[in-house]
Order: sequence, then structure tokens, then C-alpha cells
Amino acid sequence: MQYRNAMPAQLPTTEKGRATRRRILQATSQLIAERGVDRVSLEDVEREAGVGRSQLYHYFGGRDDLLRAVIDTTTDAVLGAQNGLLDELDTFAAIERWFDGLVALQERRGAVGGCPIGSLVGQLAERDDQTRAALATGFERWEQPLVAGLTSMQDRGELRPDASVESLADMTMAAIQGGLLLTQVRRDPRQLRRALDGARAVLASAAAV
Amino acid sequence: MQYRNAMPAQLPTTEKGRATRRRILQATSQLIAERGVDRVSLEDVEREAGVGRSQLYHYFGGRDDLLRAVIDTTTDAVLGAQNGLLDELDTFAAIERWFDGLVALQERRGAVGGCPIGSLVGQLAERDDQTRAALATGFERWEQPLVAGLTSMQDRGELRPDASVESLADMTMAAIQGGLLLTQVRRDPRQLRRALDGARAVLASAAAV
DNA sequence: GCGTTTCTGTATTGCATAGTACAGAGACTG
DNA sequence: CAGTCTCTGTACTATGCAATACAGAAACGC
Repeated sequence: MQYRNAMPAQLPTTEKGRATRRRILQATSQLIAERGVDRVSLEDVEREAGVGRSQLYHYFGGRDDLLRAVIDTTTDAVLGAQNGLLDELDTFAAIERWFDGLVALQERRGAVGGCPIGSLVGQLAERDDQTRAALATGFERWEQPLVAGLTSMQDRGELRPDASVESLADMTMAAIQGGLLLTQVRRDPRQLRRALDGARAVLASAAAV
Repeated sequence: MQYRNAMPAQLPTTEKGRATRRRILQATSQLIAERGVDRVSLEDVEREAGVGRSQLYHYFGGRDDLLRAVIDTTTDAVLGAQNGLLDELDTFAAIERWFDGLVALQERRGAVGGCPIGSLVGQLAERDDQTRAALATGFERWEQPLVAGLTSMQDRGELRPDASVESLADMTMAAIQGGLLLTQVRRDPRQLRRALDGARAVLASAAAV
């Protein structure tokens, strides 16, 4: 399956057009999260979104272009699922609530599916650099609240001044992704729990004395 | 793309047959690591392995069966790439050498590709339970030397007796996977470095006092 | 050697599916 | 209300590719 590198395709100008485009993206994002990129055809998307072939090619340059665009929508969904928890990660307690929420979400889902964005990495990261960059942006958006929270803690003197907020945040994101991956593959939410317990310990060790 | 659930297909009895089967698996494993599951056709495999269509269906029950089988081969390759480092993970120094080796490998590869097994998770984990189980077995094999090493350290009194070797090993594997995923998506081996620094700190905190 | 099993080569089939063509509905604009 | 732009519906084309059919070579057993 090698598809053409297709054009950007303009954004819709009318409200109706924007709604259609949104419906396409949400349907695609959902189907991909359920089945994986290569098990979703344009026909599936048409059915799920209730649109015709012409709309797909009106709003997107082709399948590859649609896939690139869907990364942002998936990121929206992932961040949305954590809503409230991501708002102010500027205390250890808030970070722990966030962690607990992530574990609880996996328990609710039966440890199925892993991280929708993380799963896209294995499927799309090496396709082209634009796609990889879109994934990187997704993680940036996810990590940003944590960076902000930790920075605020450091400013308030709750984190040691010599601690690297960037490194701590990266380490935490890695724990989340790795924990979710093992959770998925082992169908065991405790995998995420253990990974996050480790991250918590490292964060705590950076607390001011 | 929906393929039939195909049969197990017997193992070859002759040496020549085993060699052919091995060549098919290695070619498939390599191509998939480079391009991803859905960018590798049976025709590609035939070319790369120098076999005909009939061989593929002689040794495997079909495309899906080949994919399941290739998970083991990919695991072999990943463990092989760490050879020597995985042998005796029963001191902090050995574990650090292992971590350093993983980071060095990513630097050499330009942070491209991530973890071949981890990448398969996003592509195959939700296909069917047998496939997911094969991936789980791959991680089991990878984690086993660490569990053995940590157990040995605990037996020798270098780890606190109340520390959970299983949890520590799971946390470490999560750090590796998450670190590799971020390394791949950001094209930055320091992501793995930071994740492993975190794991190292947690392991060190379980050292006997 | 002869039959049987294992292994290999090639041509073909059938289907799923990405992409295209083209017409038409609806809305806004002067 | 005529003209233009955005949006939508459907039928069609082309092709990549998994799967099959079938024949033949090579090895092995008795």
C-alpha cells in the first residue's frame, strides 16, 4: 500500500463545511483507535461519518493527508479524556490525582487499546517527517501542562532549584507511555500503576528539602 | 484489509526447509521494522527472501499467521542486539552498562525506528488474543534476565528484602519502552536517557541500607 | 530404482479499495 | 435572478495484493 503524497486541501469556509470536516475526523479517529490504521478504509469512514466519497476528497488531499490530520483530533480526544486533571498540575497532590485518573481509566477500559496517540507512533512515525512532527506536537501539547505545573512548583520553592523541569517532565511522559504499552500488551493496569509509582518517586526526590 | 484466519501450517522437517522458513521470517521481520506492517506485502517478502509464493503458503497459514510468527523473530533480533549486556544484570553497575548500551544504540541509529517490538504493539496488539499473547511473551523474554538479576541481588542482600522485584522490573521495562517511544517521535535519544535515569534512581532507592 | 513426502516455481483469480469523473444541490453576492 | 462558489451524491476505474491452483523438482524411505 503506497499512496500518493496528496495536497493540503483547503479548510472549509462555511459552518456546515466545518461540521462535516469535523465529523470525518472524529469518525476516522474513533475507528482507528478501535481497529488500527490499516484496518480502516475510506468506505468505513464514509459509513461512520455519514458522508460520501466526494466529501473526503473535498476536505482532505487523500488518505495520507486524512491520517496526518487525524493525529490532532486524536490528541484532542486524549486530552479531553483527562479533562480537569490536566488543568493545574502544580502540586504533588494534583499530579497524584492525575496519575490515579490515568490508572482508573485503564481499569475502566479493561486495559484494552493502550494510548491512542502512542499506538499511532508505531503505525505512522516512520512514514514521513511531517507525520512524525504531528505526533511530536501531540505529545508536546500533552506534556505542556506538566511542564507548567512543575515550573510553578519550582518557582514557589517546592522543587529544588537545580532540578531540571524538562527532564522530570520527559521522564514522566515516558513512564506514562511505557506503562500504557505494557498495560495494553499484558492486559494489566497494574503495569501503568507501577510505572507511575516510579515516576512519583523520582518527582518526590526532586522536592525541596 | 481483512484477511482470513489461517491455519498453523506445519514446521519444516528438513534442514533446507528450516533454512527457507528462517529466511522468510528474517526478511519479513526486517522489512516490517523498516516500513511497518501495512507497508510490507507478500511480494516484498518474496523478493527480499528470494522465495516464491508457494513457499510462503507452505510454511505459513497466510499473511496473519506469518505476522504472528514474526513477533518471535523480532524478539530474537532485539535481544540479540543487546547481547552480552543482558547476561548478568545482577549488579547496579551491570544494569547501568545495559542502560548505556541502549542509549548508545539509539544514538547510532539516529533515534529512528524506536523499539521494533514496541512498534509492533501499536500495530498488532488488538488484532487477536493470540497475537497479543505473542507480544507479551516477547516482553517476558526481555524482562526475564532483569528479574533474575534483581532477584539475585535481593538474595545477596543488596536490595531491600521488602522491595518487589517484579514491580521494579516492570517499572524499568516501562521506562525503556516509553523512553524509546519518545526518542523515536522526537528524534532525540536523550528522551531514553532521561527515562532510564529515572529508572536508575528508583532502583537505587531500593538498595539495602 | 520406485513411490511417497517435502519442497519449490509460476500463472491466475478474485476482491478490496484508493482515487477520479461528473453532475447537481444549496447558498451567498451584486 | 443570474452567476459563482461551496458543498454533496453516485457511479466508475484502476490496481495492488492475498490467496489458489497446479505442476514439477528434490530428497528420503524401503
